[in-house]
Amino acid sequence: MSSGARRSEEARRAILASALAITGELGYERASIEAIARRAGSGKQTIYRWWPTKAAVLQEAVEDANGASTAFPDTGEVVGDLRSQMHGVVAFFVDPELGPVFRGLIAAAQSDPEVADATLRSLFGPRRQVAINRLVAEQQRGRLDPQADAELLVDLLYGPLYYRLLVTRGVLDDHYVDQLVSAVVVPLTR
Amino acid sequence: MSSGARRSEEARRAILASALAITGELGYERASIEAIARRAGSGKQTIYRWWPTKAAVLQEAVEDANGASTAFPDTGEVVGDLRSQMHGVVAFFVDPELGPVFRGLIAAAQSDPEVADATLRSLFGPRRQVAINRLVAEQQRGRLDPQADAELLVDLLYGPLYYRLLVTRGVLDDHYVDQLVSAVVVPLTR
Amino acid sequence: MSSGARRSEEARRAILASALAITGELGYERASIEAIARRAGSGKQTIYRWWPTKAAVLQEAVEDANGASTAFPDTGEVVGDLRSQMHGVVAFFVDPELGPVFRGLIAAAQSDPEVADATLRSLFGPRRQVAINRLVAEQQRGRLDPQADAELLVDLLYGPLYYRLLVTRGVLDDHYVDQLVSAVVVPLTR
Amino acid sequence: MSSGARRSEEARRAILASALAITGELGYERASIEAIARRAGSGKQTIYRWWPTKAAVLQEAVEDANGASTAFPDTGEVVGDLRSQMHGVVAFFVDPELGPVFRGLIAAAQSDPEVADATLRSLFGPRRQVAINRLVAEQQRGRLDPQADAELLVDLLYGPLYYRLLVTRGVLDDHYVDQLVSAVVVPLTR
DNA sequence: TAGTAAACGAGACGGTACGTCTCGTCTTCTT
DNA sequence: AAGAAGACGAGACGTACCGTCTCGTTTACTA
Repeated sequence: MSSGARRSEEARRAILASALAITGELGYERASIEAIARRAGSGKQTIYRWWPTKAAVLQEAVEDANGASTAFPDTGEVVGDLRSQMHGVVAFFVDPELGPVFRGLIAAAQSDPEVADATLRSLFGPRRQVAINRLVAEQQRGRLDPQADAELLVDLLYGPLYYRLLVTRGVLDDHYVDQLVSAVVVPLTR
Repeated sequence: MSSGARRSEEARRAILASALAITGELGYERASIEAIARRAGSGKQTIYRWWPTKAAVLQEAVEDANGASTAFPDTGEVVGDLRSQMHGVVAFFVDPELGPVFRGLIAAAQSDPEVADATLRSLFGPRRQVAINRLVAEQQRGRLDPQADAELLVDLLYGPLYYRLLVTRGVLDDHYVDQLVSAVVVPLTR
Repeated sequence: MSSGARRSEEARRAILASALAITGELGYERASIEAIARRAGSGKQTIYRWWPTKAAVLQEAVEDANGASTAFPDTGEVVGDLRSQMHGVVAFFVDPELGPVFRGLIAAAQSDPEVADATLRSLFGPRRQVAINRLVAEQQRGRLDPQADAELLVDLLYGPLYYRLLVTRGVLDDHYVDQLVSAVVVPLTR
Repeated sequence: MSSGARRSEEARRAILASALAITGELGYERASIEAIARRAGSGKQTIYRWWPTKAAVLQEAVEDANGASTAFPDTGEVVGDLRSQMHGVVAFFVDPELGPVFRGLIAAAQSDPEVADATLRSLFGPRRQVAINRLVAEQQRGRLDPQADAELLVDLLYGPLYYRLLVTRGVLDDHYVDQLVSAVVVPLTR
């Protein structure tokens, strides 16, 4: 039924790799589509054909580099599991290639609602949602105070992470995560 | 000794007003210096003479529009005072002219360390610091659990605000602030 | 016995018709190979397989549309015969579909020597040559001044036609042809 | 009353020189505005600010290189004066830099009526007109057959020149001009 | 009351990147 | 094998802004 040349997986991979590398080196703003195409050895049109914006390229690059990261570990021990997931998030935030991409995508989202929707839907929302789900499940199992508002708890856990990443540029490490979890979740466990 | 014309206060005001208006209408990204100068009826050089970047113009515009906002109310009742200050922060975040400017400045800070330093120093840092100071003072007065880490507490209060502003675009209102304060600070008061 | 598909006469005809139509409508420059293929319902490769350039396509289209036009009428009366041939040339020049093609081919020839050679060889040269031949024959029969330079005479007859077509865009009709012939050839006849 | 920076004569000259050089080397078609700007060391916008099209740049370059050429010599001897003017025209046609420009402008005129109008008005028309004027004056002085149509005579003189330049690419030199003048004008002088 | 020097509006300049278009080639599937 | 379809690398198109640099003009201090 269909016919014609198919999308080149080779070109796709070269473009995503180039986009990540240039954003890591020069930052999101200075990573122009021209430069990404140049380094990838591709034509600009090949980028515009498959992605609407630079943000979309980088979002796909992150998803490719980080496929299964939405998984939430379940050892039966919620505090440890939360710490594990958040350690993973922090690892991405401080990754020298992915960190600038995350920060750039959030920056772009401030001026472009489509970027905001897309990144929230595919990058930031799912991680948040699995955490919420796990906390609710924990409440149903009677191991977490049922009075607590799970969404608020997750805001209290993730909010400070993004706050440090984007605003205060304070230390972001596993110890900080452990402090957060200890302050927010531990008092509510049974 | 010196002579010649002095800086025109009229031009300065026209430029700051134009910058705020255009950023409110078109967003931070599309608010070019050309457009700001055009609307202000000024030459581009007049902007470049007095400000190094678009971010610096907007930062000054915000400070002008919002001079005394660093003040932290002190009624002797810390929970209420915290709520008051945070209500003020939320009011700026949701202001139709200032909100986009805050978000734009944080976005610009992700690609430009000078913007990051300047905005943190003059806009975001001071509000954070007065809150920390007040919490420490409250601990010294014995009205707040002395074990608590005041910096962490402030992260728990402000982090979720920025998280909603920049990432999840969830509801940002006084009720949410009250929830935060109730969950984070109230359990530690004596 | 033979194997493989043969050249599709159907595709060839669709391409030549599309090329003529688009050149007539949009002019030579805007008649891109992409557009010709699109309108013909053919693939671009089918054009590139059989013709080296857009000019070659159009040249073949003109030849197809105008096969036997090199014929020079011979009624024994040279002045009338010249007029007849030149009326035919003018008819092509002012044809709404072929005129733009002629002008476009001459335009393309200015930047591409291969187009210049090919069009001169197959389109413009032969008409010129039969006229020269006839004039020489006429001299040999003693009906035309043998001192006259036949090539120069043909330049004097055709030059003004192309000059009006390409440069001055003055009136090009049978009356003008008759004036030319009367001024150039008639005084030399016996 | 007026204000602002003035047009840079230096940039203008660099652009015109670059345009002539590149057209001479690569031909009209391949002389892109990007390449002209690159070689001139100017920005593209500086070209687009002052000229609507590549053709307009080259037309001005020709006029600059060839300011007073519309002058028609008047020694009182019309045949010699015609030869002089036409020798000048031929000199431009065969100039290695200007020749390709003339041919390119005429080529562009075939697809763009504005180019056709502009070049006819400023480059090709005036030369034609002074020749017509001179022939008419000569008729009024009684030194040229008053029956002759001056416009037709000029077509007979110039037409073959353009015909050779654009179509047959035959020899274009002073001798050919002299033949033309001898065949067309001399028989009509008194 | 001049003279003078800096700030002003205006806008041209050399650049970079934008997103689109077409080129001529290459690849895939269909006939 | 030839064709329709269409992706690919390449690169020019014309536009928007960048930050710098003249231009006259206006303003306000100095002599």
